[in-house]
Amino acid sequence: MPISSIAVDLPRAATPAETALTRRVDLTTLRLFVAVCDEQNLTRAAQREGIAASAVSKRMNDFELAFGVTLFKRLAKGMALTPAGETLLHHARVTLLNVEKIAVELSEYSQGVRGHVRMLANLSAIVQYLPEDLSAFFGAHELLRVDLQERPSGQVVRGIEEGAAEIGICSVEADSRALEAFHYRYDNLVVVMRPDHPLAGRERLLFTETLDFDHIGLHTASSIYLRSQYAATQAGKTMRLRINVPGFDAVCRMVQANMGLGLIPDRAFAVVGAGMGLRAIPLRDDWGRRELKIVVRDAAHLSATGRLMLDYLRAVETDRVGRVGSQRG
Amino acid sequence: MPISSIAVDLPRAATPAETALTRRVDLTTLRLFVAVCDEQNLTRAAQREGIAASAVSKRMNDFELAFGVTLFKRLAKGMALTPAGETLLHHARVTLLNVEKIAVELSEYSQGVRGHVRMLANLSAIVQYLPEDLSAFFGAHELLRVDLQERPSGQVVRGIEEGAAEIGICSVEADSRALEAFHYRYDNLVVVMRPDHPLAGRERLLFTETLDFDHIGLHTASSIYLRSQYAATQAGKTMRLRINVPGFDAVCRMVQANMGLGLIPDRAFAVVGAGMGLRAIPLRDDWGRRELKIVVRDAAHLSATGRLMLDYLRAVETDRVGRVGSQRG
DNA sequence: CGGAATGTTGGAAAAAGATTCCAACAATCC
DNA sequence: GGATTGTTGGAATCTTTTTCCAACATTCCG
Repeated sequence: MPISSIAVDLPRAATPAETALTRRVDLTTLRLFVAVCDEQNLTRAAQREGIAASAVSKRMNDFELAFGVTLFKRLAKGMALTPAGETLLHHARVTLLNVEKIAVELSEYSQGVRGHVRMLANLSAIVQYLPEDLSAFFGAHELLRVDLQERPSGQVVRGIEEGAAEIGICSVEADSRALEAFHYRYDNLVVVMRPDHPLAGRERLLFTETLDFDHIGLHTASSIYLRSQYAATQAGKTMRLRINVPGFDAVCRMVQANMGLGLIPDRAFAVVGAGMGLRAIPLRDDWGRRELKIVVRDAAHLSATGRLMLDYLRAVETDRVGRVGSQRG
Repeated sequence: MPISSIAVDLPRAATPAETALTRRVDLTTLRLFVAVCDEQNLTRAAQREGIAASAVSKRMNDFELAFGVTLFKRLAKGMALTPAGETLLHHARVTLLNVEKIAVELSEYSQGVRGHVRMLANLSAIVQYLPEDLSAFFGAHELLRVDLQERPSGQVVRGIEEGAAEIGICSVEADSRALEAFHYRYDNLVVVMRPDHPLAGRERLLFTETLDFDHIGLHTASSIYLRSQYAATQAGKTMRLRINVPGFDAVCRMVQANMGLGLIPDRAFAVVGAGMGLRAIPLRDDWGRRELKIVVRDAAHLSATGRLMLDYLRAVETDRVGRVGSQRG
């Protein structure tokens, strides 16, 4: 059955009638509605919001009338939500959260902040490179703010496409479709092990050489995990996984606890594995040398802050490592 | 450097002053603000919204005054956004989109809809199982609506944790932490054949190995059929189909009648193929052996619609194998 | 059973807030 | 330098919302 035939709410444009209804929503009503839901009691909700109970009652009734729905089952003991009420409650909560974010960010501006940029990045970038890159950026631009969220590479691309953020950082493997892409950093994988491991004496390793030993997997959606599974399959073997753990630090602790080998980026090892007495051996396979890229929807139309950040991130590796930097695509 | 020390906007509670400011935001102002940004011109924006220009001007100025920020650079030729304005524009857009969703969904209720449930699912589930499961669900509950979004398994878990949706479906591999998890589907497909078939001696099979023999297809809308067609195409071959039959039991009878190979879930074989003297060999391809699970935050506190959906999804595999399976496969 | 308690609703008057209209003003265009 | 385009300010008007108080419905409990 084709997916398009499922009777699911696909995002659709509002009809004219619904557009008109949109204007009958207001934030005070939403705030009061949430209060009533929280308190399950109109009177207490009114108290909490510092308003007369009858005003709240009127707002709720007018709203129900305007939309032609019942939000509450008026029970003897307080008010319980109908399904329509539950739906509204969810959307009301996220709407109010958004409004709060507006207030928070604008009051930052009123306190001197000069610009915001929203970013999405994958775990590798956030753990390895962004801490120092961003703090250096903030050193140069104290009055700018960054809103950074972690997502897997594929979701980073999706988020940038949808305009959820201006700048994304993800694996170069992720298909960035119509987005503009720039080189960010190379990312070298190392095999982490205890010094008493049979492989500990090696200078470099092929991944297949590690397949005779137990491995500690990263979380199953991570690109490192997926890529290494694929490499094992290509070699006609399977990884002997003792456990999957969610972060690079957890991998190192598992290695220390003698659970097996770990596979993480070298810079991550430098950050989280330092002082744990472990050995990190570079991988020789070419997929072990990964690349992170920066993606944006349209570099020419970034906000001033976004532009500044993009230029900074594109230059930072060259500055810091002395390696040739950026390219399109 | 620990991530927490990056000078990034971490989500934080609003201060009392910001809470007060929250009340100074209203949707009309936001709507007008977006209009002004779109038109880059206050007068045209006022026209578009059917209101006097001076009213718009006043709202914008009052807003700027209340938050102590400048949103526009008043240029001779229209109005251009400041960084604060850009930030507001982004949040205003998503807020208004949310409000529109409120209007759309509530007006569905006013037209008879009885319940909504928000779901997240990974691609595997959306492609393979949800089409048939949801359309069967809608057959039984015409007046319910589902809001379904696709995300990778890890993000499904995150979304359920954060309350973005009530019910999630993801790979059993994903760590569902504190969420409640229930079995949804086994994806363990077996190749069914007579004991005298050339492949009958094998322990496991790759799907491509079966493509040199005749197949018995399930009905053409079934996910197994679709998925196996897809796999054949990927391998650059086509399936040699002798017949398409409507249910798992019919497949087994055709196999018994020496019509070819069948491809059905192992659990289905256990129920309908038992005692038919057939051989069932597991498929080695990874699309042939996955398990999907259902995750919810707290099954005891689901909405009525969510509860119905959860119960339905939990029961559907068993039902289909034992009962519905014979009709719909 | 009946009165107190709890909680929701309705109406009129008062208060608050938003809109309009018009005039003023500032910066371009030609 | 006058016409044009576009934003802002003020006073009057209009709309919306709130408050206050009373009415009403249920449950609680002696």
